[in-house]
Amino acid sequence: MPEGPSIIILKEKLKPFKGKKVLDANGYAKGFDAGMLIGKTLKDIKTWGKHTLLVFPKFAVRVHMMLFGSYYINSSPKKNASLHMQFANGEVNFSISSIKLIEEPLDDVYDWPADIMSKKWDTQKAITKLKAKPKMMICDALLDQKIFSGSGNIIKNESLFRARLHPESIIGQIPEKKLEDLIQEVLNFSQDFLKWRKINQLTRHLEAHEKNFCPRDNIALHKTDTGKTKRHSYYCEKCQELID
DNA sequence: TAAGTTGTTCGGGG
DNA sequence: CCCCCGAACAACTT
Repeated sequence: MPEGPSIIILKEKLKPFKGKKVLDANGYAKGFDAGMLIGKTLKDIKTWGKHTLLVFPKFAVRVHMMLFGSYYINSSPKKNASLHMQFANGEVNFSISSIKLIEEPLDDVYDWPADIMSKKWDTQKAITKLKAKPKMMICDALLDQKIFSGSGNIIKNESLFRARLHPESIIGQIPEKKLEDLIQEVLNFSQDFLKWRKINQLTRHLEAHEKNFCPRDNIALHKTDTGKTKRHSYYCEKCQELID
């Protein structure tokens, strides 16, 4: 479930619980005592990339669904819930999620302009962060949450395909204009991801991720683990330029 | 049935 | 002290 656009959808689905009191709470997530939520009122729901932030009066709870996690609203996971919250008007469950208490002000903890789903996104800041890592492969940068918060493997592969850039390109060698183009593709694709995910049509619209053939050249796509992150990259050697 | 998956953190070794 | 790497974690689908 967990790339940025999916978290925006989750935020919408949590709206009915805004302003509601937690009647019961439990869960097996380690390092977090769900019982502390009982009797507290959920004031707001914020997001930062893949983080879902349940805002209570004096603290916030950070939910991160990692790689396999998911959520169940007014239904239950087949197995255990990392966090279960019961409200008068329904229940919220997270499975395989990291749950963490945040007691500091959120503005001190989060770099909002780094969130690819946020109106506060700042392209210039992203460019500056990229330039600070000239030897990094661009595929790794696209998974770096400090630079592209909310981006995951799907957004990485699709944005690189759209920008016609090879995943193993070295940041310091890529012209700034090309970096700007890539960032624009990240933003565009993330909005498309959100739109398609809402109507359950994401997979059919993907052009590179988990595909066998390049839709532009109709030749086989490479499927290789790339970069330090060693995640699957799908790319076309013909139309995605390697800049190194 | 076994493998694959939209991810991150931790600790050890060099 | 920094970087690199593997392990660990968990549920569900095909």
